[in-house]
Amino acid sequence: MDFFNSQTRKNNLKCHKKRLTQDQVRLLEISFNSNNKLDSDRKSQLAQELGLPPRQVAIWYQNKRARWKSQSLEVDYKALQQRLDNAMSDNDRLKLEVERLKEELNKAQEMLLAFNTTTNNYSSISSSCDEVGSSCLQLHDQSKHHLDKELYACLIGDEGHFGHNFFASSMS
Amino acid sequence: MDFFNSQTRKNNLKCHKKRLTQDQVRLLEISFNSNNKLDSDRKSQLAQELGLPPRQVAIWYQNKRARWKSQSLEVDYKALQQRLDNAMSDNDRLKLEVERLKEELNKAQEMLLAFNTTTNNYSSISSSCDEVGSSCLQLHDQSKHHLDKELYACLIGDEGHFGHNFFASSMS
DNA sequence: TTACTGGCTGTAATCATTTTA
DNA sequence: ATAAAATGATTACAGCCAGTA
Repeated sequence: MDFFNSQTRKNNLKCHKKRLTQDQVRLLEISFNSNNKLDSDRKSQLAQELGLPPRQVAIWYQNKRARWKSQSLEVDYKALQQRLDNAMSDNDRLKLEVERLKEELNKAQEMLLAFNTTTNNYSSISSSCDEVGSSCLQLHDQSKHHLDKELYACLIGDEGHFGHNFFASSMS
Repeated sequence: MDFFNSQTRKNNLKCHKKRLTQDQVRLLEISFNSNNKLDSDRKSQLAQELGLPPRQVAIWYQNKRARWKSQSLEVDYKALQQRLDNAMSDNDRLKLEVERLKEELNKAQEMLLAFNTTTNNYSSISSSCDEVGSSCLQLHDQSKHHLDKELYACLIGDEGHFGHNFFASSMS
């Protein structure tokens, strides 16, 4: 139709780009899979075997590399997606675990405080656990006189950071 | 050389593929960005404005869509990679948090056991905390008789699952 | 340095198959 | 159901760049 415009009239004489035969493609694929680069020896050899100009073989390799690259990008994309899914479900599990541990720790701390008050003849054991939980930091300063020396040491922990984290954990 | 082989004699006479001018590309890009599809009205109009055959405009759009697709795949890939990085660092933080909480919980449990043995006039308070920590599961069965009823209830927890997890947490 | 070789990217064009109006 | 348009896969080329003889 409009094949004879000023810009395109040159190539309407069909540049039939004949497709390669299946056999040719097959051989090229095999060769490519063993090595996606093409030294000139291999190029000549393949050109011979295929009945194609070496130039065309080189171009085929060129295009194949490009295709292969975008293909592998897609494969990588799917793999990455899988890894992300795994990481996210790990994340969910860990978050639940953290919540559970915080609850348990909270209970343990409440119990400790209860123990402490009872063993020191405090009548305030009935104070709600929630209040105690959120005022643990103060216990560090206010209640230590009432703890057995040995147990206090255990509460504070052997590591320097433990005493800090121990009471702060349920609020972060 | 062998440009006249049966398979390739056709296209060696240069099918000059002229590149479009910058202005032409610019206009095409603008048009494409507003709509990556091309109805025939727009095609004719663009062909007119560009001095190109409508056929070539259509081809440009087709190729552009293909390019755009693989480009956006790469963009998506990077975005996905970013999300994975974030998820993995979240993961690392959560794992540390879990470890920390387990340690604290372990210490709290050891303390509870120590408290329990002392308040029940046991002389075995000197038994090492490490041993106690790793035998918590047994405490559930063996020591419950020595815990105050109230405190035992707290240890076991109000929720059905708590009693189980409480002692198993430091070994999973 | 220069000139050559080969690879890569981007673009154009065609062909075959699928979708759609 | 069918002709046109979209799409996917190929073939081909030009321009740029790096290594190198």
